[in-house]
Amino acid sequence: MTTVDKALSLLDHFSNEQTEIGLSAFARLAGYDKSAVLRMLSALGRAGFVEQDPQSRKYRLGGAFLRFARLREATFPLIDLLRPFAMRLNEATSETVHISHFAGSRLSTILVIDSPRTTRVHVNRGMTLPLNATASGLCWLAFSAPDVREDHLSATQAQYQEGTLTDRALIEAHLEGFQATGYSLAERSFDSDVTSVAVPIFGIRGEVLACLSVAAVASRMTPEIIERSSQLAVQIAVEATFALGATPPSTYPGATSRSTCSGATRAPDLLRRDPAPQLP
Amino acid sequence: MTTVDKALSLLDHFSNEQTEIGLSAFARLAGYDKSAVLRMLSALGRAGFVEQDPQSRKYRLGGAFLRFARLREATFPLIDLLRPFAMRLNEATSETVHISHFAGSRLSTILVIDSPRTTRVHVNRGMTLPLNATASGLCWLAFSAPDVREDHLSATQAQYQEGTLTDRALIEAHLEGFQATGYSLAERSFDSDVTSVAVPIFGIRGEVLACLSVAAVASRMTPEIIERSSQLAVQIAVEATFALGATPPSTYPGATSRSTCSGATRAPDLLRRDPAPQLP
DNA sequence: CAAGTCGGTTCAAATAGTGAACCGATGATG
DNA sequence: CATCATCGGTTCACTATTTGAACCGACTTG
Repeated sequence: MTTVDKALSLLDHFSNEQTEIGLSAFARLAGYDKSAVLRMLSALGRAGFVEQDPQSRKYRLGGAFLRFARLREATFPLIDLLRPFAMRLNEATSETVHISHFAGSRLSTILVIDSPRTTRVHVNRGMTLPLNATASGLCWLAFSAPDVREDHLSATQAQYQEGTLTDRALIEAHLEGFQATGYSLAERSFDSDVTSVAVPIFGIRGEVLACLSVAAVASRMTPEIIERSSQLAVQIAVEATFALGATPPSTYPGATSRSTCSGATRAPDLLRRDPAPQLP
Repeated sequence: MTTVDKALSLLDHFSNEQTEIGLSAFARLAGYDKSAVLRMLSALGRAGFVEQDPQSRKYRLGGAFLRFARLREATFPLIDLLRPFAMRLNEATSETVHISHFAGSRLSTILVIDSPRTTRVHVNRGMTLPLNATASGLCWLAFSAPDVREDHLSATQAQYQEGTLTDRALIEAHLEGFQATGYSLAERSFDSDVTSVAVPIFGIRGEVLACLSVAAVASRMTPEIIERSSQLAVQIAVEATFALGATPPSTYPGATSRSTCSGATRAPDLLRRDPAPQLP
């Protein structure tokens, strides 16, 4: 583990619950020496990745992220590209649809389209999703490479509801089922009133780039509706994967036809787009 | 300069013009050894700050920025907080108003409100602004601490138009004028058809946190209009500074009254806001 | 006012970073 | 089609950076 790894890992301790962290608390959280943490935070601060409240002397995330996020979306407009697919699924199901994205060891929602119904699931954009308790998390685990999966399965799993999967063997059994059907299912396992299904959108390296998920009030999600919406979701996710210039792995159940699709599978202008999309 | 500094400085080589960079090009740009750059990029990659195109093997900014930018705006909702001030200035002047923010050694626009007129200045959100050629950049230089200013004045200044300030002594002369009046002015110096004025919004440490700027078609900007709109801009910027819980330095010309303002100068809920704003 | 925190500093010891040389692959050039 | 240059990436002796226990002064608390 390089020094840079350690420094960047410090940033992972910020969350919606913990937006400001003092030096000593940081050293304790990260398990590094105080002087080392100070040096790393100083470097992060010089680059604008953290800043310090002059009163409390605590550290918080810095302003540089605004610029880089914008530049990233200009480079690789993932959200813009996936939005129409999420909207289609939202229109077809009339349920809340969200897309989550795995980066920097966290799965977090990057796009939410609310259900039009009066009772609906609300998902906060930017929320970090637990891998063992949400359909998206389980989807990510199920379709990621074994070694990547292993890293996260070996950690202890938090329990949110009675039905949350916490036992490793049990999780793995479910994952195998999801691999066979092409979608994951989480019934009342993160929120007691929510059932959701999720499907993987693959990136160019064959990794799970994002998860497309339908989250509904649990009482509405009958087996038939689960079946119907997940079938549609699989189909849309495969299309989204192609739209990204990638192809689903041959093992993916949804990857039926279109394997004959030759030529320009690569979205030609994906990596070169000028006007930055709707970032702040 | 620590290793972390070097690693983070690599990210500064990405821009709207250069969204993907190969290993060797990176080493040349940054002036570090190839093997060192590779190690740093690997660390950045592990944290999701860069990712590699599997075809070209070039590196681009990673997806982790989406998450952190969102978290940052949840922690410190700068854009949301400043928007109403920019809108007021936009309504009063009917010209394009933008706010730029300095972080990680770049000044970039974070908020743009277009002029309603048929001929108007268009500013891309996220654009990096040259310090010597734009009103915002000159404003930032004029009201930043001398040592910070020094770092940027000692670099060579690019020329964009005939009237772009490139001579150091000339720039410094202008900065002194701006310090006296409280606002900066750039006439046809970045774009040949644009004249703009900018005023500083100060942060809690007394630093220039952001610049508020009016950009207009040059032919419309008569001396009287420049005078009127800059006066208003100064007033609004001072209010915005107070809204951020900060106070303008006593040397700032706009800091006339309100020095009696005691008590809750600090925006009480600034640092604790839940729902993430309109980031993607 | 003593004991515990805090953020930050110091410096010898330990560890990590460095860079020239090298590798195989790829692509342009005569 | 052989040559040369460049690409991304690896290796390893040398060296510079990172580390962490001890320490500091400033607050806070019982």
